[in-house]
Amino acid sequence: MPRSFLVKKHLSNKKPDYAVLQDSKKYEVMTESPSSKLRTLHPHQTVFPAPHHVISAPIGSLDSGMYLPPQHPSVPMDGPVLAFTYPVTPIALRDVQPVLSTLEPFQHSHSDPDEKLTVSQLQPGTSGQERRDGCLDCQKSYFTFSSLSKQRNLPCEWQCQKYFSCKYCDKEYVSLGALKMHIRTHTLPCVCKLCGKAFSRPWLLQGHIRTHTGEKPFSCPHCTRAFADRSNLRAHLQTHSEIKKYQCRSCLKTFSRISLLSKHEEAGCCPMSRSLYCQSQD
DNA sequence: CTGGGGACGGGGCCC
DNA sequence: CGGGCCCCGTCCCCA
Repeated sequence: MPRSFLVKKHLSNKKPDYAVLQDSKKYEVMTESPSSKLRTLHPHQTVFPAPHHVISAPIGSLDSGMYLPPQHPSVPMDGPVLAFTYPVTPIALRDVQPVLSTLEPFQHSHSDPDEKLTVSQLQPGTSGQERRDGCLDCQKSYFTFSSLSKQRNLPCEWQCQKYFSCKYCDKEYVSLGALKMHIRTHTLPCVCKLCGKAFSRPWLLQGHIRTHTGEKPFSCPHCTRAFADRSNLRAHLQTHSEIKKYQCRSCLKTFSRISLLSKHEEAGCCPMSRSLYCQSQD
């Protein structure tokens, strides 16, 4: 599966208003009622806001903020889900643990596997009290999410793995570096001095600058053409290849690029079926 | 409608 | 952990 197919596009096919996004309050601790932010992602999956008094931490050198997971990929879609929705901090659950340990125990309830955790079932104990009777059924209390999740039989990854979400969109990453890289696509820190166009990464800016300078460092070995972009050279090389990678399942016509095949399909040759994808071995 | 070029996006990998 | 680069892709435009 091509990686880019996994990338969500902006529905409007337009870039978000980064100025507005940047100007928003990034890291404040939410204090509104948890129920006001409750939202449903799945018939059996509900995302809950962070306990409003629990977590706050400086972002440090991050480009922008992120928050704890709205959902975790290792959590079965039909299973119970415990998550946060607020742009709080880049803290994984195991990092939350010591923070929570200084706060209050969490309660849980015994319930059917399909039953969703609710705010009332996951609520902090009475402030300042050494409560050990957090569980509504077994009277156990849990000072950490880890302990609570073990009691709830949540997946190990959910208990242990770092997990970061972009505050600008729905994307989630298991590494902070990956998230910071992604956030650059929102903040666009690399600006062309010649035209002011902004890019997410320096090498994208370099490629753009070639459009100003006319530099074309990527030459075709089969003809005299040269390109400023390696990907464009690769696409060009397909024009020299006798083997077209993309074949229409209906008429067996072959194309050098999948975009051409897509156009062919959209034109009405075989609209009801995806065509063969003949991956070359070169 | 097709073929191809130009510009660019984004995740992963490597150092 | 960050930067550079690679790979795979899309979108737009034009002949």
